[in-house]
Amino acid sequence: MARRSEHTREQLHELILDAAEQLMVDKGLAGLSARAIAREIGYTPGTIYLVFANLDDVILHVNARTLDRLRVPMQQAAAAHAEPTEQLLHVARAYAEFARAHPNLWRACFEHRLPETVPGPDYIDDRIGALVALIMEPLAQVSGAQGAALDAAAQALWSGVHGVCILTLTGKLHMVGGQATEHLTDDLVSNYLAGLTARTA
Amino acid sequence: MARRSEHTREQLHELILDAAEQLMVDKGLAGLSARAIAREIGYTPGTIYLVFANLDDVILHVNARTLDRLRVPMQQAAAAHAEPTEQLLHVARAYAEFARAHPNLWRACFEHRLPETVPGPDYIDDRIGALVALIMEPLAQVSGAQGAALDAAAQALWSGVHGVCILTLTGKLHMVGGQATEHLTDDLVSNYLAGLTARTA
DNA sequence: GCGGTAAAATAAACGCTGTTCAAAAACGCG
DNA sequence: CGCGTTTTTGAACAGCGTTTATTTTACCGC
Repeated sequence: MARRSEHTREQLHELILDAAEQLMVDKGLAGLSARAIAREIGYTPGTIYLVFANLDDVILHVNARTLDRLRVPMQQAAAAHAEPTEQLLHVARAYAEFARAHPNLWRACFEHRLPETVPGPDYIDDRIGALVALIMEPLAQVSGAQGAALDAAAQALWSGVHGVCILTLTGKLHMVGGQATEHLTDDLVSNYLAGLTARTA
Repeated sequence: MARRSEHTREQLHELILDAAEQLMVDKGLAGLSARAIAREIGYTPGTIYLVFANLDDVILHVNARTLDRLRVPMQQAAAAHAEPTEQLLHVARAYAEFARAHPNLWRACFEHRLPETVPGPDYIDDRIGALVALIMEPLAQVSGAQGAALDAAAQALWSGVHGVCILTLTGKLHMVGGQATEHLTDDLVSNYLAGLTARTA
């Protein structure tokens, strides 16, 4: 026991995150445990606590990586179109596609809860802020809004798309004739934007 | 020990659900445990398993009661207005107000996950279906849609409002100038409906 | 009233969890 | 080689969901 420096701290950091991510992909947040991670990387549970404060810390870092990866297709979607309405439609689709392609990782970003007392770390807030920022400019162009009205529109639209993804992916839309996620995001975004322009005009 | 029939099965059933609900209200889903419930009702953990299959079963029954209570203000909101657009706006507000008034109970209805293999019981599906049904008729009147198009609109709108509630209540809308839940639901519903009518006209 | 039986409740156990920390092992250096 | 430092472990603690043999209780026929 006690293999000194078989891996550096940073290598260990990455090993743990990789193993945690794989466990989350395979079995979801519930399938994650310190002992399972340790088993996977060939260390004992105690080692994890030399690199991370606790399991929540591990999960938050996995979530940060997930959010970084989610930003890529969303940015591409925004860059691939000139028309702001098209940008918003495709950003929403990119979000929905990522959520469907990586359901367990995506859900972990939003379902994981820290103890009430502990506030979430800034590096998560910043990353989500960067995602929401992607829709601000096209939304300003479409709606002509700014300031608090633009904030409200961005939050409403963002939340709406998020809600569609949540309920379709977790199967909690207990309805006959369940619709595809992308169909519903298209419906929501296009109608919301149409209403926005109709009412501001 | 073994106090026979100090409570009937049904009384025990209710005792357990009441205690579980109170624990969820106070400490959220995470604060619920068989031992905590048993402590609260003056029995031992094993007793719970004479009345319910497992803890998930208890949680699902608490959720059923929550959904029953949620339906009341939503029905009232629908009945209190004649104009379908007004109905939809107020039903959404009623939903948001309930979520804000009973955050832990409301969240339990949507955040609780059974093991992948186990399907949710029908009595939950039915209750959520009853809620979504409340918006079908006014939405049909507003949009003139029917069939799959109406289903899609109902699911998109419902999910959107749900998403607004989720993100505002859990504080995961990491934005400057965070808007009030009711403000955002109003914004989302009114613009979506405006778009719907503008595009079908 | 009493004995037997069926029902109700418990206590203890199993394997799991996150987390901590004294002790042990491995390395670098003089 | 031995010493000190760093790394890692292993065991422990308290809690978890769940199961089951065992004990206690209540009832019923006599």
